[in-house]
Amino acid sequence: MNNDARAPTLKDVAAHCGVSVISASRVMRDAPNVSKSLREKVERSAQIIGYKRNRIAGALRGQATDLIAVIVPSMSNHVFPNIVDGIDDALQGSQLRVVLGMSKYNDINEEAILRDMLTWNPAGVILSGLEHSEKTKEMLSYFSGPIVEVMDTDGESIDMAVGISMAEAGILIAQHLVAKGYKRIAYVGAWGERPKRSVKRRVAFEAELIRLKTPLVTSVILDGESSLERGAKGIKQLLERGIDLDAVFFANDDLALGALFYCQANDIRVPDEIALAGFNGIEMCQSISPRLTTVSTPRYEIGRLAGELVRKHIGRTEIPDRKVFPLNLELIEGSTT
Amino acid sequence: MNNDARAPTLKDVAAHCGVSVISASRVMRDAPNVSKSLREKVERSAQIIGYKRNRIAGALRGQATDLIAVIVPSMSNHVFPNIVDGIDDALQGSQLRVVLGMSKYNDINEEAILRDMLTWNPAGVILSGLEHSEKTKEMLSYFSGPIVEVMDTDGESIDMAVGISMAEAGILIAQHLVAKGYKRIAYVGAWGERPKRSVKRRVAFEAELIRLKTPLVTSVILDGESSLERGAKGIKQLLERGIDLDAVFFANDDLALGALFYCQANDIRVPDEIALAGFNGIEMCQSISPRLTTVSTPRYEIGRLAGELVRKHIGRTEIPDRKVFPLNLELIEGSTT
DNA sequence: ATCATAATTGACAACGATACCAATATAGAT
DNA sequence: ATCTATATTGGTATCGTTGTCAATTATGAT
Repeated sequence: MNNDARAPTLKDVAAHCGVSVISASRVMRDAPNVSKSLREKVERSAQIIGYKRNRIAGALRGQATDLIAVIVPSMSNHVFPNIVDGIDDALQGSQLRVVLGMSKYNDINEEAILRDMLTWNPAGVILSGLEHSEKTKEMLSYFSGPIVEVMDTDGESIDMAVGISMAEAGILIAQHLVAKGYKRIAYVGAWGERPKRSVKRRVAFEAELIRLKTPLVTSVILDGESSLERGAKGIKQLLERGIDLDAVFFANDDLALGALFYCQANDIRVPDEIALAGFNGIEMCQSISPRLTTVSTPRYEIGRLAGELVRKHIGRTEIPDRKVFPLNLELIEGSTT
Repeated sequence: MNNDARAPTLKDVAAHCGVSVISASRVMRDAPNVSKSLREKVERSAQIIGYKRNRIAGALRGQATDLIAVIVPSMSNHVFPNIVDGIDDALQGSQLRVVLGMSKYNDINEEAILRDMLTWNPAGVILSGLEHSEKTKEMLSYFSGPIVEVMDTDGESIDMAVGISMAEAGILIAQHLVAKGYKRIAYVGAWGERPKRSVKRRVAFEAELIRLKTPLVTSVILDGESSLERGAKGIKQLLERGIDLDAVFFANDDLALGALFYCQANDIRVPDEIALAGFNGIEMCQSISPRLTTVSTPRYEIGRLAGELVRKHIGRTEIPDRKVFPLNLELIEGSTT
């Protein structure tokens, strides 16, 4: 609030204790080759005159910042907050900081945010998904720090990728439903199938169903972002078509839960009349009854590993050779299938 | 990845089109008093040689950055992701960017993160809650940009505060429960009552119950972060005490929903045997059946307003006189009371 | 055509920290 | 005591941009 005069600089600290500016600098950033007495002197002076580091200046000279640009589609869902939590935890104890941007599931927004963030000379970049605009890819090809794409490992990564195989997820659910004896299977997606990775999941799901001689009967792709309400709408639309169905796979748990609640409210027995399966494994799935069958995705771990990879690359310690890190999926069998 | 030679600077742009560096600078940052021809020349050159602004350098000279330091407790809950979404939306179209830190509900972490973030000379600061360490307050007293504390408006704010009255929330629920005829009321909290604002809510709740001649019968404060599971544990503990109860107020919806599911699984009729009420109004409350009675908090709007305030202060346009902005709470009457 | 005013452009010096290299002090070996 | 190797300190230039003020050019009024 009050900001009388200007903030003290290294020069002031140095003058205060009669050493050179560069020595003060070394103390402040824990550089090697500093005697104990010098360190104490400088630290005391800094303390007294209330010196605060100015990273901007340091970054200009040193060329690199301690900022990690993280671009996710949105925070208002169950996936990305967990990823961001994981990233931040992995960065704990380092000087690295997350600079966050939200693309609203739009490649052009992503591009604009990235362009802006690159002007800060970040030390690393974390994006979501493997699909980006051409411009985005071009900008990143000139970027010299580590780049991690999170969530999806089915495809070409720019640098590193940490996530899960969307195809595997689709296959897992397909196999589960068929093994359980369901024969008339439908699919419900949302948001015009954004992001792209949900398409990969659906396509693999459909292909596996065909392989298992139980082809998909029908599907609904809703408009707008996934929500419980939209899941209810999805199952309603599906049932109103009058097609004989015995199981539905939803693009995510929010949709599936919404459908489950719809069924409960309308006395449609799950799974006797219709079986429901979701995707993500959010906490809610396990707590409600009946428990929802779903594929759980290690969201926090994805973020955590992404953060660790960035950190290791920046520290240049034990840089792994691998570029793609698919983490394990787990089918959680509830009572809705 | 490849970063051959160094990135082109303003000097390179200027040299390329034969103007002075400062003129190129003016074009790049849309400064006034630039002729159309100059603008075109410079923009074309910048385009050709692939010039990218270096905000670090600009920030060093200009003293202020376009970074907004945002410190929240955690992303893995239903409150803060919405707030961050709101902040980011409010900042859309400006150059301002969110730099995120997570305190894990710990004042000392908050202090350390803030100390680190201030070295980046942010243009504004957004914190959660009104309770901070002394050091934190001291650091902020020297900070010259806007400071917004989000979530809670019951108390002294450092600069501005946007949120809700925790006391009002407690009172609303107390009045509702009493009006509904409940007489033997209990409370369940978690996380050792972190953050502090949950205490304010509980205290106001208890005080109002006393005023209404229906004092709180008992309460349980659980360890660890709120979750569905812990809510189930809470109601279980409460019921096992064998005390006669007819309603329970939970510190948040996660706990309340967990309790609801526990009751459903154990054939405890809600609200006949016991009524349940939560706090926050997460989407799930309205979709399950029975719908959960709760107080809905305008989380996105809080973030949005906080972002707008910061933006206005930085732009020095229409700075509002008000310092505290309590937003409206809404009691959502479900079927669990 | 002349002058006053406004619009446009440029020169220079910062902003604060750190990389690089040189100078000095200290310790250890003989 | 002398010399070498090492640890510690200091001086200077520089990172890329922009604020300030001065110089130049265009515009309009008389």
